[in-house]
Amino acid sequence: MKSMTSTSEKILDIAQSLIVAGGYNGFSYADISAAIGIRRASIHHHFPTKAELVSVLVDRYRRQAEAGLKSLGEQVSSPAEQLQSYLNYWQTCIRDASPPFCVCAMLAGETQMLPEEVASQVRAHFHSLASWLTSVLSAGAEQGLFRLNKRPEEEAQMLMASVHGAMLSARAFGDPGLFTKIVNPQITKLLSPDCLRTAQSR
Amino acid sequence: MKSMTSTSEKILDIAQSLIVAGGYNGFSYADISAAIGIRRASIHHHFPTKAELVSVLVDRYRRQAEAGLKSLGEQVSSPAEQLQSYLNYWQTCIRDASPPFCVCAMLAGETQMLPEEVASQVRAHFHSLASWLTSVLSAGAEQGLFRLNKRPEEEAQMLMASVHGAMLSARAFGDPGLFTKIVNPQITKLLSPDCLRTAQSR
DNA sequence: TGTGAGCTACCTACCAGTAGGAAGGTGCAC
DNA sequence: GTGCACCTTCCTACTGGTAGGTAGCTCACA
Repeated sequence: MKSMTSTSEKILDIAQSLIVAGGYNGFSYADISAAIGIRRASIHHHFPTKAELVSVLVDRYRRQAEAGLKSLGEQVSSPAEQLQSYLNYWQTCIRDASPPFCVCAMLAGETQMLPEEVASQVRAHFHSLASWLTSVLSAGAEQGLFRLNKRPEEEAQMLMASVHGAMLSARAFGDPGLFTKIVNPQITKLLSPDCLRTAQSR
Repeated sequence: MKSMTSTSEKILDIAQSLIVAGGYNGFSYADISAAIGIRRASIHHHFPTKAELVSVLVDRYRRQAEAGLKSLGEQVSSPAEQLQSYLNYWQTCIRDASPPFCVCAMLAGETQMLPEEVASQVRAHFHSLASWLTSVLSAGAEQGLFRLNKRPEEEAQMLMASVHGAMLSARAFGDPGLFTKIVNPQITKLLSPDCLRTAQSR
């Protein structure tokens, strides 16, 4: 356990930002090399192949995301606030000009030509995110906070699609604020009327 | 005016399917060459640079889409059915295993590293699609077919995001049918109650 | 005395793009 | 209708550059 961020993690950090910007084929070892100031061969020392690099990267991202969602469930009790906190994460990412885009959403579009090991991990992230949203939505529905028109799993899929589509639109229009404008109304629709009144009153 | 599909169009067709599969950096002139059986240099004769090839490609896609949406408005009168027909287009694409993905949605994720000429055209497609959806939604709202919670422009943005996000999810899960499962409820929510009853009765 | 991390130097394959020529068609002058 | 100029299309052959990946070394450090 090193105190400062290890080289491997620096590599992963850079690679992640590069993937978010241009996808799997949008970056090379040379790009990483230039960004952190070590030779290309040295990167191969840490990650023998590109497929392995990206595989480790997505695995790390996935664990970070899962840990984040889990701790979010422990700190915030209300399902409604949990949902809002999740969306706030992306909104602050956008505001800080840091990657306003999910690595897995980026890679999902390239599924067909991804190394199988990577593709399966992307799929796994989508699964865990969907099931987290499902559990939050169904918990909120039981507490009478949400009014769901469909089964929680379906509403979760719809919400997830909205989030990813909103990221895409924000990029296409070059307008980061568009993300919020698209996603916020989406969760407002889910809130049950009485919950809505209290939300509007603040 | 040639009767059979010209070589240029064959090139564009292949390139489009390759972009849909792997994005801007996910294909090369060599791939096209192998697919249609002419040499790489011959492709350069038709499209001197890759940026120009993709630019022409997106322009063609954009014109096709705009023409399709326009003729859709002339053949189908009801805004509700226009909307459904638009979604059916993607659903049949998915069923036929043909590109279940919008070229521009694919490229939108790569905006940051696209040649400017391409990026601006992707943006233009998003604009025209959003404004078409806006006009359909506001027309439907005036006729009492839709019950909109927000301004038509905002509802259009939300719907568009849902469509693109659903494409992403369908890919990530490797389940083409998921697209329909996500998108259909989204438009059902828009339908006003009385319109809903007639739709359910068939 | 290893072991991990970095290096130089190199490999093969592929990339986008260019130069220049062969084949075939079209239109025109005579 | 033969010859000629011109055009489009596609070709072979090549360029400079970059891709991912490997071999084998040095050096620090424990």
